[in-house]
Amino acid sequence: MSSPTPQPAKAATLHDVAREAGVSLITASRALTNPGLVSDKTIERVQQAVAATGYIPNLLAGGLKSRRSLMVAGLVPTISVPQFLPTVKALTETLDAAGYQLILGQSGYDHSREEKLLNTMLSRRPDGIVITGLVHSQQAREQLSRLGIPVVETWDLSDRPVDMMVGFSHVKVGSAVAGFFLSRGWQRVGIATGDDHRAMMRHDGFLAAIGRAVPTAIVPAPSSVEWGRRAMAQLLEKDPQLRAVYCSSDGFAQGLMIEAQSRGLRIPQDLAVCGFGDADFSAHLQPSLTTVHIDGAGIGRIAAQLIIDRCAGKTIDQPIVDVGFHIIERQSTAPA
Amino acid sequence: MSSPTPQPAKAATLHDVAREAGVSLITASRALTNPGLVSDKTIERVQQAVAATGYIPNLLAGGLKSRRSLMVAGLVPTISVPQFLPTVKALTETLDAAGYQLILGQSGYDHSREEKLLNTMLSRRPDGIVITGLVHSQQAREQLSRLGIPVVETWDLSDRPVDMMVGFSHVKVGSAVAGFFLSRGWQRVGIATGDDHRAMMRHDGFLAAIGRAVPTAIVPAPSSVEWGRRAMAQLLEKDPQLRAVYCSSDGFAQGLMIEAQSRGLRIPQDLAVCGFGDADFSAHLQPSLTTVHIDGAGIGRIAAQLIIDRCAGKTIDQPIVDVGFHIIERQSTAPA
DNA sequence: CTGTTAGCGCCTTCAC
DNA sequence: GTGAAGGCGCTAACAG
Repeated sequence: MSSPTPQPAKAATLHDVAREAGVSLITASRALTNPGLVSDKTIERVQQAVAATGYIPNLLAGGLKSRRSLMVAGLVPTISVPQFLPTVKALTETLDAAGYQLILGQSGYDHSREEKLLNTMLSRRPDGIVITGLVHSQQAREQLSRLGIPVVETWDLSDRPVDMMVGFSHVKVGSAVAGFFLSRGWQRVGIATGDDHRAMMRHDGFLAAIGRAVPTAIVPAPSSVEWGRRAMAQLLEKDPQLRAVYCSSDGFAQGLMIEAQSRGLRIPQDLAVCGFGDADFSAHLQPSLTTVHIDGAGIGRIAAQLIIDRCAGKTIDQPIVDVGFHIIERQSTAPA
Repeated sequence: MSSPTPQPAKAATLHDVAREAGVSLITASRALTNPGLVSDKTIERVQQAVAATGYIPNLLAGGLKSRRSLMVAGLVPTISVPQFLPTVKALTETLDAAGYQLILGQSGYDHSREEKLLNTMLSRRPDGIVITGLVHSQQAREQLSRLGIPVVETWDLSDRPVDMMVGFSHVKVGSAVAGFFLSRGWQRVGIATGDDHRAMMRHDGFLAAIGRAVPTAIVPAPSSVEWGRRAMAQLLEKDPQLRAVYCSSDGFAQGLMIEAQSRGLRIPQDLAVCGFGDADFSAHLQPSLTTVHIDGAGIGRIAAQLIIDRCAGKTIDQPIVDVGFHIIERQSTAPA
């Protein structure tokens, strides 16, 4: 009591709580984590002891024994692309509600970092892993399945999941947009895309549906408004008569529209534009932007639930979930 | 070898590595975390054993004894407001480079959740905490200082830090924008703002510098393009002759511009607009948006470094860092 | 419903 | 340079 040390008091442990409450260690433990096994009177005494001691559980210690860290690793290419934000948000919230915490990792758009980051994450012993995109490294794939930890690959689909998947087909998105352009009668079409794997899959689907090469501008991911302006300039150089262009993100599309408009082109009368992602601003641009809507929050919610269910020992009847997509037609692609 | 169990092989522990390498447990430990204490030959043997066993360190276990979790808790109001993204990104990257991992928490814009979230985070025994904004709850403040864990409050300044601070004065931002408007000779000014604490501080600074009440639109945080359109409508109802308006974010300002333009107002000739945050698109809007630039990435970097240094036992000579701000003048506030 | 025992995997402390 | 004990804080597995 008379200790003059200003240093932080050693944090209370469950031991202190148990002593304060006059019960054994394990009873205190159960009162907090499994109250069904303990009498109401005891629970109350323990809770009072918790308040009195200022006890904060140490999940690290508990996790060591129980082999449940209550953490889930989330890997995104980069946090600064708004596209994945609703997913990260829903992931965090759904996990939080179930007592799990998200630890965030940025893999960059470079696959070589993927393996290293994964190892860093694994050393935290997460109860699950949610990855934006597919796991590409074969070594990482094997390691993950060997470890047997729940993995959800998101924002894409393939027939070779590491474990579980929540996403949609980027190839189909590309061909759907191409089909939409063709249905409008637009033949002189172009594409502006970031160079990341998923955007390139959409690019491939677009080309396949068009059936021939088209003017293309490829920029380093993540694409941006600024890159959009440059991409538009490039495309108009390749074909000044371009009638419609598909862009790999809405911010990117906004940049193309700005550049086109600043060159006196009218959208959609002279040039139609379609984006991807349905950003919050897209409906409010002038003209409003036609885009492909993805339920990003849904992806996060479902991915989290898959992890939670798997950790709870439930069997997953549908380990691969296709959330689909749909084209939202707005003014930027209105018929002439 | 002939075990038919398809279940995950029990992950290798340091014990397995040591046996494989023919050294004791502790030598294996040192070879990995403190190679200076071990002979080169031993290090190599251990590293081979690591590769052979597929060993992944268990930081949970190590942290239990060493009392260093190598995790830092990061609290943001919500991940989905782009404003804090550069901070989160820089934070993640700087911490990662020093071997720390960020665990992300969303406190919402509701202070009551702050305490609960903080407790959840503390149960992971983070080595540091970075908070967006100030810690408001008195109980939380006391708890944090009692625990003695490094805390950085960011994106704001006050004279009563829990521990360390990296930010700038929102009141000064507000008065600077007001001063800028007045220097242009604009008297009929208005303000559109989200209702979060920091935006309201800017609001207060703005009003104080103007010296009287002005038409105001307050929307629930986080503000958005859509809220911007509504806010503009409200403001024009209050004063159809409004000459200049200050908005609490750039996306929000974009919404105001869109609404104003759709009503036939010319920006900046009829109405000038200033935003806050210098989003990536702001320079590219038509007209380009005048805004207040904050070095968000710098805040993240400095906050991470403060935590890292403190954990390394270094004394911090400057625990309160003012990163300042500056107004970026663009077309949306060009003089008549 | 409650308690005892025995670790989880690693690192600190002390010895050699 | 290396090793042997002991314990970080908690919880599974068994008793009673």
